Amino acid sequence: MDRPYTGVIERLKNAGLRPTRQRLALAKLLFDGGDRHITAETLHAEVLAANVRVSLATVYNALHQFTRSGLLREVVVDSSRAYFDTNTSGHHHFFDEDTGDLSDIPDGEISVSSLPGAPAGKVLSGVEVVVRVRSQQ
Amino acid sequence: MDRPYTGVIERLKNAGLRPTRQRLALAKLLFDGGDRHITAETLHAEVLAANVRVSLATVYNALHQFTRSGLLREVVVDSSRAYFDTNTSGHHHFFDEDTGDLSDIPDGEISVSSLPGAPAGKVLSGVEVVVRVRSQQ
DNA sequence: ATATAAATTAGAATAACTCTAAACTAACTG
DNA sequence: CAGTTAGTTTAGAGTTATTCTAATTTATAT
Repeated sequence: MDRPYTGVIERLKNAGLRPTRQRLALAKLLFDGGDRHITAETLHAEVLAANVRVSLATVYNALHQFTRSGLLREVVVDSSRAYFDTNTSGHHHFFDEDTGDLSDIPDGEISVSSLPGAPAGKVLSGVEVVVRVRSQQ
Repeated sequence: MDRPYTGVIERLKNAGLRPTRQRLALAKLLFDGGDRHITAETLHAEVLAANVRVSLATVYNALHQFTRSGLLREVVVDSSRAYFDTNTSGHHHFFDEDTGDLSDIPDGEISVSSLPGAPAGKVLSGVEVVVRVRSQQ
């Protein structure tokens, strides 16, 4: 394509974010492929591998801004590291405790029934199912 | 009771752990009451408040040992802090993102149907549902 | 009582972020 | 376009939760 960034530029503008060199590179890696699960470190490594100099602080900033504006979703599966998912629609995950691999549970293979109401004075903000698996034994 | 530690001593011995002064104090706080949700910091504060000098490293060690031997369960709800639950039977949680409060979803108020099989070569190790709520608006 | 293996500890180290203040740049204005 | 400004990036310092290390202490077996 002649203008490989147009889609991503639009996406950032719609989110109210300036399409800077850094955000463009990150957004391209994140959104120009299928659904992805990443951490700050893996995304930083990828963007450097693509020869765009971006600081780790900017990766963190971008991940949070993208999440705030709904382009990403955070998935909490590990108490020592934050994972982000480019698929922001409601779905659930397998998490391999040995490898750290996060993957989608295909739609329809799981369902949560009879959701409880939020406790008094609270507002529901999300429901996450994590199916933990292990590689060995 | 005359021997307030007998129960807890047995519990530790059954888990293959020496009933040391520190582990006894921690186990008493954890198991001599109803179900509890704690973090290393909160448990450390409690044990010091009970006037037993225990280092934070020992609290971390004990939490992991207790978890390994099935006396505790880790609940992953926050990517920056580990929570532990004294109720090790299968149940799910509310997590208040504003206050950090973790609470049980009463049994029967939620259920996960049609569990997916683990991906090839993997073994299922747990299923966790976290219902996130917020305090404000 | 002793020996020994296990447990505890202070303090250093690490990992994953977050913050700060200075330098840079996108985008608006005339 | 040149100037202005507000938003963005960054290096490096700071923070927080947790783990590690090596020395000391303690529980238990003998």
